[in-house]
Amino acid sequence: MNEVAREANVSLGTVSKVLNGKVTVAEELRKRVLAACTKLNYQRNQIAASLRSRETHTIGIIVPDILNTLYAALVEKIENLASAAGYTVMIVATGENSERAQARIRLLRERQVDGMIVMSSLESSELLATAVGAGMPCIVVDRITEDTPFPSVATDNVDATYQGTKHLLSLGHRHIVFAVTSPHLWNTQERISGFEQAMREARAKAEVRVVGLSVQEATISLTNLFRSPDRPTALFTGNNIVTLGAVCAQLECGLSIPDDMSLLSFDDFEWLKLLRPAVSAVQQPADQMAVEAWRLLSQQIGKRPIAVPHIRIGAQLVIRQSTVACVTRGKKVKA
Amino acid sequence: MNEVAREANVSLGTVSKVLNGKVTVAEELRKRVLAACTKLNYQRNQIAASLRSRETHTIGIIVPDILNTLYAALVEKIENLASAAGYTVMIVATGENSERAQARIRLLRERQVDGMIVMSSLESSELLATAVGAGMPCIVVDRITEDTPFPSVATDNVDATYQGTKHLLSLGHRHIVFAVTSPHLWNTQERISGFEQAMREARAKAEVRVVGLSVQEATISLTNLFRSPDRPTALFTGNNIVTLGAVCAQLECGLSIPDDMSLLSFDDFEWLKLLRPAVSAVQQPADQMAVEAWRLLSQQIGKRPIAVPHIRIGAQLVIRQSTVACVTRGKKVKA
DNA sequence: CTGAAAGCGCTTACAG
DNA sequence: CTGAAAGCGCTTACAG
Repeated sequence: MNEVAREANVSLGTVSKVLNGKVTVAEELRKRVLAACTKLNYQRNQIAASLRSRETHTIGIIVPDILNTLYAALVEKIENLASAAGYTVMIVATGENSERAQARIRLLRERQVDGMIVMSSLESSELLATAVGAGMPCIVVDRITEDTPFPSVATDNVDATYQGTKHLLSLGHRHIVFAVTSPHLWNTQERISGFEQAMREARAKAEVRVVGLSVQEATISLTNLFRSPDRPTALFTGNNIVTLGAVCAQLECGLSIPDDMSLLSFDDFEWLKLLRPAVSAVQQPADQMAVEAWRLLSQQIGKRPIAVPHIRIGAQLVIRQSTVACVTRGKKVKA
Repeated sequence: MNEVAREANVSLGTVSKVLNGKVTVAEELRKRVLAACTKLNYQRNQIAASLRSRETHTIGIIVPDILNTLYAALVEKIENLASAAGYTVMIVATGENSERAQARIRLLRERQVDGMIVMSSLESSELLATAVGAGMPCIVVDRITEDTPFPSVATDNVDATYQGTKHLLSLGHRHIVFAVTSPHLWNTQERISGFEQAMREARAKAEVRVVGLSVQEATISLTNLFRSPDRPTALFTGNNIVTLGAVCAQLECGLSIPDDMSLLSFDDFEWLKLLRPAVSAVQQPADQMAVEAWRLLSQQIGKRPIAVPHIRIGAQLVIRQSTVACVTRGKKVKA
């Protein structure tokens, strides 16, 4: 920048003013500066700018796993929105590990990101609050907690599973298992409660099965379930990981869907409609969640007030081929 | 840091030395500094450190699309490797847009990343070289070019399609279509050439079909192909986008795989083995590619010499249910 | 081994 | 509108 100033015969400050375009600079000088920039092929050092101006135009996204289809979709969309607004995203993957998440969040803080979007869960809200630190704009997405200290965006989980369960009940199913990975997570608890509520209203017994954290574990657990005499007539998965496990397990057992059992997936993704039978799903509104998350974060960064800090978006039930009327003793039960 | 120095009754420089752990500092002072840090809950400002030390411990990854399963797998793995080494990754998505890619690369450069891994393609190698700029460590992955100015990592594309085609030929197929998205990309050209070579050796006519860039376009193009009287007995897709399109198109046409047509996918991913029939695939070595890419980038950042700058890794053919012996006029042809 | 001082490349009040 | 100067929070030769 010094060189540019010399080349254009203006002061350092003027170059800065031209490049930032905030203050008005005489057309004459502007042109000289711009010419000097192209002549010298000047590239601004954003690190120096950030140090002084105290904004990095960088945000951090903290996810458990990029390969999880929900998080991949959210990251993709947020990156688009952020980069359109001139922000660059730093992404960190934490696994389901609270300490890693804390360490990574601290790292992003040291890197002076302007804000964070957190989808990983820490053991407690206080832990999250201290890791993020005071004054750091931060939005929690999906992995909300009961007492989130930050604005949050999530699916209306209770309603989503309630509607999904209602769908299965309307098909005559009474023996439904809801299979989840992390029963301690607040969003899972919400999903369970929506399921239980619908089952209670139908006076049916709500059965929740914890199937482990990975696809492999879920496959094993569900294989056992499918082979047991106590197999339900319908399985409702708690997220896309469990859905994957369920499809694997079903193939392993030679179970026929939907003849032997109906399957409803929480989370929808491209391949679900290409399977045969195509799998019915409760579709989380990933795009809208991303939009809202970015909107809230922008507002926080801009120190604008946030009217509604906790946003819940409705899910959509997509009925395909895997959920059909319940069959008992070889006969279809009327819905 | 100033406050820490005052609290610990040492100089600013000493605090820096303790925190960086490079220079030896008397145990006595070390303890005082560390105590002061925890007492004040000190968080270092990496931006300031970066400005002075000229290293940000940040790398940039440039991908066309995070949702593409190959890039998602590569990003996930590279993020793991980089963060284990103390680096944070900035990720930018460019679509198939050369100008966007250039702009984003410039941005990363202004943000002073220590290195870049580029998976997006620019119109030419020179354009890439100027965007990245002199002295910037940079590794090209997957989207290699004939005259890459940077070290590169990619699948051995020629061999991969050669082996895949051989597999189809060995099943008696003579009428095989290889369907691709971007025939102008060098990696696609390699894949085409492996296909053509195998077909030439078998004295069969090599037919390449360009199906557009998106899954939607591919679906339409392949639906037309499947409905034409000229439908091949086997389809070999050029990447995971085309595979998706092929599965969609097949469902739309009510085409039965593998009875009516065999299907071989370039790129493998979880769902392929869950489809029925499970889809045979040429599996790109994503994990190894990530490892090699990170290794090369580390070497460049560390200014260590690179012995083999262009790395090619063999693909693996995974035979499942979608590729079977060719059927002509209702009879299976002996392989 | 420790400290005082310079400086990384910008932005930003402050005069003029 | 323009420029000179201070300063963002660190690291890094350089003395001592």
